[in-house]
Amino acid sequence: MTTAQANTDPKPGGDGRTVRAARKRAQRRQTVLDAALRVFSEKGYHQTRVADIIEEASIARGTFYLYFDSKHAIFHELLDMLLERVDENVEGIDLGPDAAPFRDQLLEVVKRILIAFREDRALAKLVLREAVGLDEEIDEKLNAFNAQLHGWLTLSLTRGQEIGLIRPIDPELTAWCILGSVRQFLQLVLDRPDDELDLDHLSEVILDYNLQGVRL
Amino acid sequence: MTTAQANTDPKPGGDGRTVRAARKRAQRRQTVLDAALRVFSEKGYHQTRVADIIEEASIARGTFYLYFDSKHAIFHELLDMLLERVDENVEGIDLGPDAAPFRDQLLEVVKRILIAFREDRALAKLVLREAVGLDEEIDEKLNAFNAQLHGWLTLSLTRGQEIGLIRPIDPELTAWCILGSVRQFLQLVLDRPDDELDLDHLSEVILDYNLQGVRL
Amino acid sequence: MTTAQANTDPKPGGDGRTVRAARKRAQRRQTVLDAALRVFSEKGYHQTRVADIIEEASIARGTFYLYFDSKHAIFHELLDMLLERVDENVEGIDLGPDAAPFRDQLLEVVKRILIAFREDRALAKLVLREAVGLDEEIDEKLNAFNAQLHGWLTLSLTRGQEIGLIRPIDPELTAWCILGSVRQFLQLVLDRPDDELDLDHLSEVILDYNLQGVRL
Amino acid sequence: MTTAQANTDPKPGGDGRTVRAARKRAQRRQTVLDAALRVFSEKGYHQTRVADIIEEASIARGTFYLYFDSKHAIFHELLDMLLERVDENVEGIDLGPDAAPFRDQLLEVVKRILIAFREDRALAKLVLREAVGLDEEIDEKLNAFNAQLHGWLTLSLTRGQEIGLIRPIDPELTAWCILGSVRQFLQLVLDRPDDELDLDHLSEVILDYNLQGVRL
DNA sequence: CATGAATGAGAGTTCATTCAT
DNA sequence: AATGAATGAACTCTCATTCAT
Repeated sequence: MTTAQANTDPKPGGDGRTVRAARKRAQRRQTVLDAALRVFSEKGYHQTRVADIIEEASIARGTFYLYFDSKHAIFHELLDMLLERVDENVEGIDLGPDAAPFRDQLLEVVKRILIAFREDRALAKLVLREAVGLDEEIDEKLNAFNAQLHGWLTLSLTRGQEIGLIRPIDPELTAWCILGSVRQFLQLVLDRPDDELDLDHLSEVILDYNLQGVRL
Repeated sequence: MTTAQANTDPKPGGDGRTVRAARKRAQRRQTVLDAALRVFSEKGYHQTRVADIIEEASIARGTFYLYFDSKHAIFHELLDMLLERVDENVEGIDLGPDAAPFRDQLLEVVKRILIAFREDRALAKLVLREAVGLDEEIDEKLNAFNAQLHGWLTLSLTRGQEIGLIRPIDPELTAWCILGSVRQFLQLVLDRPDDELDLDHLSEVILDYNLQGVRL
Repeated sequence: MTTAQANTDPKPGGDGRTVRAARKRAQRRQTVLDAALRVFSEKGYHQTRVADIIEEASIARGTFYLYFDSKHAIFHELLDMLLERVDENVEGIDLGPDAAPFRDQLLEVVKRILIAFREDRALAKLVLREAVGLDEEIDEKLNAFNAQLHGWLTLSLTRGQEIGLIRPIDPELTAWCILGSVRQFLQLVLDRPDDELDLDHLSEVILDYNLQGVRL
Repeated sequence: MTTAQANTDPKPGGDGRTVRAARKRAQRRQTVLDAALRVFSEKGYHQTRVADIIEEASIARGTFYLYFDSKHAIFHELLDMLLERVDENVEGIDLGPDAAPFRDQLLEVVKRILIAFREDRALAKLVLREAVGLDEEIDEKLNAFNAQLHGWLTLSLTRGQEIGLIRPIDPELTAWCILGSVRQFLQLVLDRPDDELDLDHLSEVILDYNLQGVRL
């Protein structure tokens, strides 16, 4: 296999021409990525032909393979994009002992997850619907991603228990419950026509529900 | 195309021969369905070739199309099987005012959902992983199925509020939360090697968590 | 890769139908082989498209892959056919001490090589022109094949020296010379329009030349 | 298509600048030819991509087409180079009645053929392996080339007969035999790792064998 | 009813060549 | 003159489905 390097970085030693070329190249790459995201999220991975992507991106067949090794590869890249984005959002939360009040922290985690997905419905659809069951590598990525979110929630709950705000419930299982709620909400959102939803409010609802339970 | 009727019913005018033939026919059908379920749940829909199914079922290529219209059709039928089964389980719950105590009712709903899936991991995998994003018809079926479960949970919560056991929380959103928790747990279960899990206990945990919340 | 078994043997347990089917299958296989041989020898390996073969054989695209794993594979099989045929012809020669007179033996070796190629010009063209430089596996096959012929010639020459009919010349090098002559003649024959050539006579000429040298 | 002139000659009206440019141009051409020869002889014509050549020559894609019309064209040019070189070597032999002794003349022809090939194994590999069966034009060139060598050998043999040194053998057929021997030896040499072979000695062997025959 | 050989549309990918910069 | 991104025709191979036996 000739490795069509998915290289975005401009080569070093850049005179003006090289830099400009590299920028144009990166732009083109992004154009294709965007186009691919659109068709993938609309038709699904298997229903999408490379022909669909290149048509959407208005490029020639060969050009596609200039920027990506395969249909498989561009999908992986799109997937990585979202997962990374969510990671970045969640990473920033300070869970130290002197940080913000516990409830606010937990709220922050949930909210950021929702925000990361709302920013791009198409990418979210990719993660929640199209990437499921595609291949083992993807499954592992998704599992790792879920595990990451689960980890943050678990940590938050544990901290909450340490400072006496959370009752002696299994933090792990509970974290999965919360995550499940969030994912279910995301699916709902995806199926709704508009993003008229106030995710801030939704986060509140989820958290309130999770913290209070439903019992009177 | 509907030439190959997926007909299980014995033809009318049943002398013994016809009846026996019909029974054999039904058995054969079931054999193929079982085989298809095995390979679908193991390899996923797209990775499964008709060749895999007929090999697993030990039938000839043509025979497959004698019983099912297409690869697509047999998958739909399998999907219907599970959804129906869950429906049956959930349908039976008495939510009338004089029925069992509220908490037990809700517990019953959750437990039956879990049980329905546990009975056949393969079918569950189909619903939760392979059926996602296959085509619009399937998506609608899954949505309808989820809506059904959601409906029962909502109803239970509403009843609970009527008899003063549930605080004034939005029953619909809360029902989605519970359903999300359940689905997340199912996914966990699927990824674990054994069904050593005690679903009775799990149901308790989920419900307890949902009812109590996590707050001390 | 799904191994499309290049199976010619009828499956065991043959009732009449199975046997007949197997025979038909073998016939079809042969039809495709013949067609492939024609186009390969006419247009060369690389200029031949699978489309050419299936057109020549009057079969569908898929049918080709029912009988052969790839374009590569069918070429290998054709190549093996000729090499085996030559092997068979040459193998039968008795080089024992009490065998036929030496000159007749050597003549026999040369003649049989020529005959094996004459029997099918197309196959010969394959070996001498198209198979060269295709891939390493093929190159090894051809080298082994040449080595085989060379071995027989060397053995004959050695025997000739033992019984005092051959002067003390290096048998190995000389065998290569003879083989080179033969191959050159074969190439000539291939380039000529007709097989009007009397290979018996040609063998005589080659051998006479090789034995006598050109010096007066 | 002949747009990209494979022009080596400096343009007329040569001031210093033009001459210098032309020289540089010729050098560049040669660089590419050398690179192409290396990869062609190593990987074979079909396994060689234009990408391989330009990488080996360290030039840009477009530059290649500035100097050569096509991959096809550069191969033809390389082929011509060797054939011309052999021609030059062989042309110089004086076959006149007052020339060197006959045996020496014949030896000279053979030796020069070998030398021409030894000078560049890569070129030899091209002629003997890669050029075979590529296209009709090439085949004709190779045939013409062989015919040329054959002609010289035939002429030498005829002269030899005229001066009573060669027995009344068919000069044409015999010339093919000799040529075949030589080609076989060349092939052997190519397959050996080193050019440790003493071609002078080899020429002697071939000729001695051809002149003497093998008979005691 | 059962079979499995035959079908052919359609997929992803390659690579020699062009052309705007 | 030199570049290298862009092109798109052409390739091999797959696999759901059909149909003669």
